[in-house]
Amino acid sequence: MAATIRDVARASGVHVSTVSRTFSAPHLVNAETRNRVLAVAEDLGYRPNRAARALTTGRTHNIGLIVADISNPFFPPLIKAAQAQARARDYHVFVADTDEDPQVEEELIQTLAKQVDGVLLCSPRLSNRVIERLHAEVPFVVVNRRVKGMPTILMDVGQGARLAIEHLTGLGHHRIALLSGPSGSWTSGEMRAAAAEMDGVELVILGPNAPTERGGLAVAEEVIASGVTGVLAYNDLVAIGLIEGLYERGVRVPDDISVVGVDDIVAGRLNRPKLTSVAMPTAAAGRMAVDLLLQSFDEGATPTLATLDTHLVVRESTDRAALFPRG
Amino acid sequence: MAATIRDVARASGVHVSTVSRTFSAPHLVNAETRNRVLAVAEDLGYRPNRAARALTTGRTHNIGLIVADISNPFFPPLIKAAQAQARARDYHVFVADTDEDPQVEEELIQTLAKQVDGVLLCSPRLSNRVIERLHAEVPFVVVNRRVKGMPTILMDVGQGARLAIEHLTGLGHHRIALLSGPSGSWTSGEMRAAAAEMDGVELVILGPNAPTERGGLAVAEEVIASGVTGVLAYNDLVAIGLIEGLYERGVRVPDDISVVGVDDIVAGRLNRPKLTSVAMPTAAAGRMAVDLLLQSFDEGATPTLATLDTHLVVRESTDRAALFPRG
DNA sequence: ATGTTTCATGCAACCGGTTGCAGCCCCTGA
DNA sequence: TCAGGGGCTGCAACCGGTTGCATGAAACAT
Repeated sequence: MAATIRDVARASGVHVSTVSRTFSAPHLVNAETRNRVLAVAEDLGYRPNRAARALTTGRTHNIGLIVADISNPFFPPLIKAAQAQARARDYHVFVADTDEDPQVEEELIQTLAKQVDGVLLCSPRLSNRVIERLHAEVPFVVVNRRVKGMPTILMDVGQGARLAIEHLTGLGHHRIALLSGPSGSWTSGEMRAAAAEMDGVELVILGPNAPTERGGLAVAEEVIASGVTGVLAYNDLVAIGLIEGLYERGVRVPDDISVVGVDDIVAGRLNRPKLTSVAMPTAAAGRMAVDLLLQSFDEGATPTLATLDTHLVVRESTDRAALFPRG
Repeated sequence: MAATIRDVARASGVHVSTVSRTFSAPHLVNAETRNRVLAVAEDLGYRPNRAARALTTGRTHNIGLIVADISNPFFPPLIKAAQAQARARDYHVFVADTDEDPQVEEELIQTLAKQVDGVLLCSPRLSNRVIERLHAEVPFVVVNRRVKGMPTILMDVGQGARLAIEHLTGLGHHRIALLSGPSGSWTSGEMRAAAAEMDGVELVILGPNAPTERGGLAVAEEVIASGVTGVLAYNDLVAIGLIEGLYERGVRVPDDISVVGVDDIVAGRLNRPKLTSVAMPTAAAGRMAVDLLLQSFDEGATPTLATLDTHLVVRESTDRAALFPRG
């Protein structure tokens, strides 16, 4: 089938080690020899087998990227940024989706462990304990989850939640619902903690909810029953689903209830009403995650913790509370 | 570091080949020995290194899945279905994104070639010539592109385009714009060909357009200038962007112009107006793609061509043409 | 008691690369 | 003339597994 290093060696009359060096340490081989080998390799369509190389070097030059749900539009910008950054560093990214299933997540990490140099865990659903155990098999960078002793990238969603709630109270909303996410979600906990310590707010916690528009649709009834005038949803998908559900029940946004999402995904911008949302620095997180991971290979570097700021994008889904003076 | 097969062999007092067989051909080893080896392996946290195994067996049990743009919501259902199907067959899927760049696509295939047993090419942007050349290095299944001699899955988008146009003409639209996609897109060509041979339609072709809402936004001005009353967009994202662009210019959908998208993505269902769209059997395509690929490993099987039907989902973005009798 | 199977295991080569070490050649300087 | 050193290449072991073949023991048939 495909030409191997020995085919090239034979055809160019040198030893395999010389061919090997031609590709992995060119400065060690005479220019003339090198050119001959390269010509033969080109001719035979030879390409070094990265997997075989990894066997001796211990470096695959691949990194794994595990996300909970690839169809959640929150992830693609992060994935793309990570891929671009990795490519620039001569690495490749393999993406895998766990379907929000911790079991699958663990299995995936196990499989990936030997085929990549490190793994980016984005919004993992596994428990910290399991993550720490798996860490023995492969280096991690964790995104949106705090695990001690591991390089971590956090998006400051607590700050985002505060901004969102301040925005709502500023508009006269005082009874506010917080739609929480999946039970394993660190993000959800952060939002809840941040919201709980704010003054002048009657907080109603509803959930856990699936982090999808379906989750938002399903909770609409409860939101109405709770008598709130403002809602902070776990993410934009939930917010969009909720708005849809409210709409079906004759409750209008933002006239009757104001809704804030999180993530600032494209669909929110195209939604009607356009969604007010907490914007997450996903692309920056993707780039930084790759850099942190590569960095962790080189040195016995101490694990870094990076916290990235979020900000609020005000659009049309929030407005003054109904009983609040309009003028 | 991680335990190897030799560590296990030493600790359990057998030869490495026995350990190897314990995992890859258990029936060849005595039950008692097997249990002892398994216990030791468990104890040491040993897991077979799939990459090393692949070196001799030639089977990685991985498959690659290459898409043009992971942030296009058309792909995730396909990806998820492929992953689920692969898992059921004891295979794993690595996803990679080409950013719509043929150069990147080729490079990615080259890299993946040795690390997977086969590759699913979804809506590739490479030319058939290049695809055929690369086929020497790794088995393919091609989705939404016709390449001779290769297992192929097509979604019958020509039929979908006909359904959409019939729907529009039935509503009294006779001057219809077709917003084409990227220049390398097979899908786009099929739509165009199908549309061109329909009677009673004045077809205006606009494009190529980027297959994103941005692409739709950008072409809005041209659509208005063309004087059409009906539009068939390359996909839902383009349709959504177009509707947004028309809206900004005071043109209303479906009152002034009717718009049909393709793919039936979730965002289209949440859009206002809800999008009329040609639904693609993406999940079925993902499952079938995996099966076709695995099948192509086993036998010297002749490459199959599967064509999957599409159907039209009518929602709110299409209505009677303005001059068409309403009653 | 002997020949034949069957079962379980060990041996060693191999997959496609990498790399420390040794050896050769040639150039330099004393 | 010869020691020393640099540049280039070959040798062979190694990475972590798999597998065809040989071996040995036990079980069975004759």
